[in-house]
Amino acid sequence: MRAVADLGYVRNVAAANLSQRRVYRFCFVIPEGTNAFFDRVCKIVGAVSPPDGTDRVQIRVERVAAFDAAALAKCLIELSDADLDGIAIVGINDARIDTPIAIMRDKGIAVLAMISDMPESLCDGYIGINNTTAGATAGGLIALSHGGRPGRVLPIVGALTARDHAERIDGFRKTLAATALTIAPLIEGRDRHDLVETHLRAALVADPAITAIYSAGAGNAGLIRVLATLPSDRPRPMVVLHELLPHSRDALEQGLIDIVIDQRPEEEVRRTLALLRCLADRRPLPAARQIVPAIYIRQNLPAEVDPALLEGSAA
Amino acid sequence: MRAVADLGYVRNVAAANLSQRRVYRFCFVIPEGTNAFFDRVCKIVGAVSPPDGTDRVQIRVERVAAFDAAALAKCLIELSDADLDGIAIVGINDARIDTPIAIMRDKGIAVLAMISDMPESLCDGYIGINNTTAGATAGGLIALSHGGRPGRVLPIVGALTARDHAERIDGFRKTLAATALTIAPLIEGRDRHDLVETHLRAALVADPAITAIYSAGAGNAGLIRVLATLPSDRPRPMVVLHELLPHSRDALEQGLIDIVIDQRPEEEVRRTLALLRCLADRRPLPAARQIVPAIYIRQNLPAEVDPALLEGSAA
DNA sequence: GGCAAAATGAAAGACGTCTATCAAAAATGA
DNA sequence: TCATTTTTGATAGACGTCTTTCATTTTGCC
Repeated sequence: MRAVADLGYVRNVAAANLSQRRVYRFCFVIPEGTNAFFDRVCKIVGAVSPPDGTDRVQIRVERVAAFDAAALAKCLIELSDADLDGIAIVGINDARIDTPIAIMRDKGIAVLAMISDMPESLCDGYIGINNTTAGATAGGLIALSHGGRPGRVLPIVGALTARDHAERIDGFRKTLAATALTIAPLIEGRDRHDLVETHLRAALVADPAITAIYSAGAGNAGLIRVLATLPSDRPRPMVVLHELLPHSRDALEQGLIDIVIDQRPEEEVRRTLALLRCLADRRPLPAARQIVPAIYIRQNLPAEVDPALLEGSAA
Repeated sequence: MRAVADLGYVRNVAAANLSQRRVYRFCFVIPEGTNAFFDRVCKIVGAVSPPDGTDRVQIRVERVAAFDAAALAKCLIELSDADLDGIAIVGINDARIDTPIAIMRDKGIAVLAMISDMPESLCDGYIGINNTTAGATAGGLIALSHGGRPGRVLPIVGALTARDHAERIDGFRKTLAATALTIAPLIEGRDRHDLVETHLRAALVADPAITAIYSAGAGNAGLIRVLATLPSDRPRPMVVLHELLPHSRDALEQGLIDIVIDQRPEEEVRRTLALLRCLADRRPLPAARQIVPAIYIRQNLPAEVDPALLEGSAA
């Protein structure tokens, strides 16, 4: 190794791969459930790799019931014999997956956390946004929309026990603390649109002074239903929510909401694949840059994702 | 070719490159002048490729006086004999560069327009943002910050003869037309901070009702100087400007301005290189997705760019 | 010291493509 | 028809690495 360093030798990965007809086998394990965001992630993963295998990358997608650590553990055990080079999983904090992950890594399979982080020692890296920053951004935009005037903001989350939701609310609160805005009692909607709808209706009646809503979690279809049925004789609250999905895009276009903060899953998938390849090649890893979430308003919505457009992005 | 199609044969670029020790030679031709944005672009280009040439990509950067079509033409003529595979130039509309570009393309050198577009037939593609959208985004954010109340917005550009500036103002006007906001007479600052400063001071005195400023061009150091010296006894106008640069970042952090719309030159350079490689390999080009500019506020500023972090991003 | 087992070393072949070389075949001209 | 040029075809070698094979050396043990 010292000679290698002295000579400045760098292994030619292309030649090495050519010599053994290397195929990279990766798997994305993605929660399945009511959350449309993960459907979007699946679509993206399905679209990154040309189906003809030109790029020698084979990607498999497994879906596992959301929040079900036992099912995830079982899936990981099965995958550990599937001759994979690496997997990406959406991190959850549950001791039941520790051993399966350790087994995989012992077998030389790289394990990355995506979207939601895991304890550092458990995996080879994390690709995702900083949720505290995302929440602070939401707070900043809400503050901006009030232009210094007072207001009252209603936060909605799935559950504060979910680390990402808690972090978003944390960043949000810290940002609002420096403003003239007050915060209404938080709603926990369990990421279910029906619960979000019910609780939100009640909250808006109970507290007519609300000037803005920040939804840090999922279940926004319920939120949008409420907004669509608000009386039109007075201005609706300003609304910020997360993830660009069919219903949030529609709501933006219709003017029912004002801002969508998107974690750019395309970028996350792209970087995850790049990292998985680095790990598979035992190449030095690029220093991790944080993914900055995108801010969307009506005017800068990107074109709808045409899966064909993603082809070749794994190259 | 029909046999190729029938058999579904796809050329293995890695093997082909290996066999002939292929080196990709690209050149970025970037304007030189007072504009700090292009210095940033240069830094990014300089940082994408590892200096040891591991990735077989050699990137050269040429700087040419801004707005000087004759100088650009001369540079292109020289480059056409430099054994390049492709170049990226910042598009300008001037017939004097048509022939040099045609010559380059005749020699098999791919020519891409970056940041600013050129007539379609002239080059092999364009990588950059949609400036009409960017202007509309600025307008949308300013409208949002007024929350339905009336206001008066002052637009500043370098010159309306510059296509990108004109497009931004166009998108901006169209968006504001649907709001309660009025537009003050436009300032042309020629992208020079001294002129921007002088004109802006005068405009703010002449029109005390101004509630927001949209700077679509460069020379924002002058704008920021004015903001820093405004009387603090009443709220300053809301400010939106373009490009994340040292002084605009500082101004955001200090609360002198509210929003920066950034065209994400890292992404532009990355995609330009990817396209240049496709063209050099005569591979099918990925369908062009538009680059959506990023919206930055104080809370979601990305970490300062450490050049080392970009290493390997050309892979 | 002698023999088997283990470790080390060297060399050949393969991966998929391109270039260069040379022979064979076809086309050209007298 | 023959000599010459041009076209076509086939083959070898190279690119940088990994794996496999086989020969050689070293080690361990009685």
